[in-house]
Amino acid sequence: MNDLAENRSPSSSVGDYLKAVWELAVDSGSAASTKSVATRLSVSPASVTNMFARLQEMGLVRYERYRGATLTERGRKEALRLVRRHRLIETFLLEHLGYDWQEVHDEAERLEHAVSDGFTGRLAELLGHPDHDPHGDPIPSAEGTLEVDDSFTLSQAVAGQRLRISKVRDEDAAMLDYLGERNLVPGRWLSVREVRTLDGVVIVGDEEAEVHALGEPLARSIFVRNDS
Amino acid sequence: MNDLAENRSPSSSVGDYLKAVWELAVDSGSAASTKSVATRLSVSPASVTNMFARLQEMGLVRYERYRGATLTERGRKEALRLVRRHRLIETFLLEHLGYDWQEVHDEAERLEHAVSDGFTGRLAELLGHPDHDPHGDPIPSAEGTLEVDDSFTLSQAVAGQRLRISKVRDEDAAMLDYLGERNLVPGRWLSVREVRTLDGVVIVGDEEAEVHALGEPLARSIFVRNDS
DNA sequence: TCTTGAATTTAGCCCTGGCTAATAATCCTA
DNA sequence: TAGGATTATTAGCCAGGGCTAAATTCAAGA
Repeated sequence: MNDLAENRSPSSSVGDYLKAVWELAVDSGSAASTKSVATRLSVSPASVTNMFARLQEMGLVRYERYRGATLTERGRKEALRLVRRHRLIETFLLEHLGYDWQEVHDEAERLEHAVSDGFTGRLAELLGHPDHDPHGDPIPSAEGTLEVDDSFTLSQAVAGQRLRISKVRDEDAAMLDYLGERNLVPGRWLSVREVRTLDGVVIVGDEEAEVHALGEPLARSIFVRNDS
Repeated sequence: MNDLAENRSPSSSVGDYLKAVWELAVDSGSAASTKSVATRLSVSPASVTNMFARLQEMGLVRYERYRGATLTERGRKEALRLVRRHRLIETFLLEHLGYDWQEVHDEAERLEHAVSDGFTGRLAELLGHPDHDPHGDPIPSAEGTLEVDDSFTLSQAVAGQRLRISKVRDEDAAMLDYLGERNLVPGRWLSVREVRTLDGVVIVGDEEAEVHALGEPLARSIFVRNDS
């Protein structure tokens, strides 16, 4: 029994769960809850419980009933492998196939499960080994290391700061669309005019002296950094 | 019941069966037998019987017990869609990612199930709408039409003929390897010196006046045409 | 026509990964 | 600290796609 437990490349479902746990851990710091993963993957909580148990069997997560799951080292490696593929593919779709900003996510989501490491390597080469994808997210190295991220959202900025957009959330196509049109993309500089605690609106000026009033959801989708 | 019977994009397994039936029909002219499909997909005959019944349900094949399956119009369309993807992807891997002749098949086999029609279209554009893949196989149009093929294998050639290689079988990497090294690739001209019925060996001369003695398996893997 | 071996199908089972409904923990708040 | 509300888990079910073993059909030669 358990003959093949150790070395098979995970199914695409397993990969999706690992990525979800990884992403949730990144911006919560703690274990991924059943519900959060269920929501993210549009799946019932019961399915998540079930999968957590199986991932544990496979040695990909540590899981404690009622307490959520965290990735093991192997799980993290696997998740990063997928993230790397995803971000490289997004870059390719945008730069070589003429996709728009908003379209790349879904296509990459499917492709990342189908490509081999060999493909990934050659793609990275074709693209000139980029270290960030089009949304500004860092691309993990083939060895599984990832740049530390000291960026924060515009909501957390302070009036008067001069900041550079480091990345934007890539989950909502409509927002990407809006931001893309106004050229609020990674690399651009912003000066923060006002951060209104009252309603969460952030007012910024951009490089062309355009002024943008951004509601809380948008402000939370734009990540910035002090310099670099 | 049968709520979703009509418009869902087939799973990758279903696609593999459709392609197998299509390929077998192409070079046998008649219905695909359970065994032939089982062999081609490395699957048990029982699984094939099972799938034939389901494909019939889905309206993708006509199936009669003990008699094999043939594609319906819808099944053929679907199969050609996959073939088109497969051949475009192979072309891309070779031309843009530096893959070798022998490597492209397996990678394409996985990718063809993950890409969208949109991707396929843009890829075709990037490649300049090629009409043949690197092995010489014609690429079906987006509308599902396919060039008629009047080529035949070297085994069926006659001494004295001057022929052009139209395509080579892409299933066996070792053979592709061998042929690639000797530059016996689509587009090259050959003159047939001898076709020995005794042992199936075919002797040909190529454009550089090199002479090749090809055993039956190799001779059957090389397709040629009179002119064009 | 009968026999027999190959091809096929049937029966019954397995695993993955979904789901709902019912039950149990946990947490938060009065 | 005791409920409720929320979150998780369990139990039991389903469909897709595999498999093996046993039974059946077909076809071909004696």
